[in-house]
Amino acid sequence: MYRTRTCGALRPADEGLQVRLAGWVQKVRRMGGMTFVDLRDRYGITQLAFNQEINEPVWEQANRLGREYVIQVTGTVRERSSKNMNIPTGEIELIVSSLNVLNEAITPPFTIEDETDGGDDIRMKYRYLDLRRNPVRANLELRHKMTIEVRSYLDKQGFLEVETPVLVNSTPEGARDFIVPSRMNPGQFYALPQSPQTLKQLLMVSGFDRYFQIVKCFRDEDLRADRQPEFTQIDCEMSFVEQEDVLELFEGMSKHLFKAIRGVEIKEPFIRMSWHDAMKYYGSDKPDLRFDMKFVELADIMQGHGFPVFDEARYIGGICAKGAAVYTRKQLDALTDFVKRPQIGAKGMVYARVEADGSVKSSVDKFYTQDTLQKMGEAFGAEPGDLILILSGDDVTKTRKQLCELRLEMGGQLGLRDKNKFVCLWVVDFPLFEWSEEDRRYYAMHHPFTSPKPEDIPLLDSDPGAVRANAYDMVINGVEVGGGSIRIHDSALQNKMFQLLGFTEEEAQAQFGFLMNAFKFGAPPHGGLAYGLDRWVSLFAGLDSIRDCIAFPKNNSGRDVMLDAPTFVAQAQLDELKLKIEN
RNA sequence: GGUGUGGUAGUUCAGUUGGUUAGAAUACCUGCCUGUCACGCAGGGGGUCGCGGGUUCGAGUCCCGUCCAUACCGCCA
Repeated sequence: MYRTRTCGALRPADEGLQVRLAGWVQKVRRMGGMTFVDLRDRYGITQLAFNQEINEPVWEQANRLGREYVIQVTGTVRERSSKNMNIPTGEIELIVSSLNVLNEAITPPFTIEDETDGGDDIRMKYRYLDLRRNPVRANLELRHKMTIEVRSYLDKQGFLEVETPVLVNSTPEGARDFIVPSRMNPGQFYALPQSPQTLKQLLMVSGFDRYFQIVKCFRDEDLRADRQPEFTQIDCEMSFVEQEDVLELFEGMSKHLFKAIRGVEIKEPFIRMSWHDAMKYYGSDKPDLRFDMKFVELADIMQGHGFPVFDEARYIGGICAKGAAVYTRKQLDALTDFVKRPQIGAKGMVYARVEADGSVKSSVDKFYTQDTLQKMGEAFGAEPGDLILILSGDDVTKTRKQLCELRLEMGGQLGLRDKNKFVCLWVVDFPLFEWSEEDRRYYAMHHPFTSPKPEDIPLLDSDPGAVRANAYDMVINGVEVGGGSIRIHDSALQNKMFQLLGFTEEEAQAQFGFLMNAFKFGAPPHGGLAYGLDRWVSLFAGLDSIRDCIAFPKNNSGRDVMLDAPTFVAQAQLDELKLKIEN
């Protein structure tokens, strides 16, 4: 037997016990005639004590150990004379009677400690060493606990986990596909699923009225801190449900996860907000509602007073930052620079302070009377000590987006984006279509299988842009953690959708014929949603990037720097696939 | 595809106006040390300053190109 206990298990009550431990050498402290070794495994650290006077040969062995050596020791548990109350096993140590080096180790390129000296790059290259560190290991443990909780919760609700294929076919809508050449069908390709969307709908047709799957999905798009080319969804679908049924069930599951994983009890129902209001008041379809700072539109008050920038703008809107009137000119200039960065692209920023006496002092005082500025302040409900920040522009959507960035920045600066506070909401009533100016056509905002609201169906022909969908996103702290919709289950309506999206009948049949044919064989009304597991875990763990909760993530360019993937393949492999690489 | 930031010791970083032999911390190695737990003390080794070109008497430093990393924009139904 390699070990009888783990390195996190022993306590003073075990005094006198003979045990065998195995693990990695965290640290060797040589004091002269005495040597201490911290032995680490994933359960903790146990101090090993070696004394020259008591057992010289073993003491000599211990002095030759290096960092990350894998060793096995046998010894007796003893209460320490000087205790370390910073670690759980700090009251005991092991008096080692025999030591066996199972494997030596070269010096790791960074320290295997909670606060490592290694940067991201080197840690990713040696990810297997990075994973030895407590914080990274804890993230994977949290992820494990999440999936266990999800499976048990959904199982209790009667959901069935069904696996769907990874080799499917490419679809034109949505993200770029990863494609896989087929050797047995030269010139033809599989695609990896962006989500098991159509397959789970077919499972509904098959009568599996409650399905889920914890499943990898693939999208060949550029990466971000919260976006990986392969990521994990908790994918769910239900039959004989309306939107309200889906929201209720998954709100329940979310609350359960908060309780089980974070110990947070969320009693009140999730906030519901229409997509329209989210855009109007927060400039985003995933607003962070941990703080207020709602947009106030100012065109009525501020236009027609001779300030050309505002008079010519299509949209004037602002936010009110409570207590931020103390901001210095330097800080305000920095904020102006922030919104003028090319990524945000505002032309400038107008600000106004509410002074202690209630008067409003702005950067555009020469264009406005105090009376008008007072009216503006009232529109925000501003009080003495508050700071008002205003952006304007020609493009309503773009200016709102800029104001959204400014709002988030201010929320951050004022410490209102607390990682231990969670505000959950459902964004509902998404538009069914999104107009693409570039392609001069409508695209499905969610996906082409999303059903329109029944009362909006008449608008499909007259005003497609106004049609609302039975679609919903779950948003927590400004992160889209899940989304879904009630699907179309009628082949005629589905046909109409494809038509509106610019598919010819032949194209629709070729791409999605399997689905529309299936619907002719008795498709139940159905709908569902998919959660982003990686985002949930990073939210619960308070991470800045989902990479930190993925064992072996890809870097910014989609490379696995540890495996050095992707790679070129042998010519023979290409030949077999009838593929030719051009320079 | 675009914008910003960065690339100097194993690692994390500093490096002034272009000027002698490129530094610090940590890690590593050697010696001393019997209660350490960020041990301590003394000593030591360790660099193609991402790569290529240019300006200059002289480039880690200035210029051009390029590669890599990273955050964001585009993109992500």
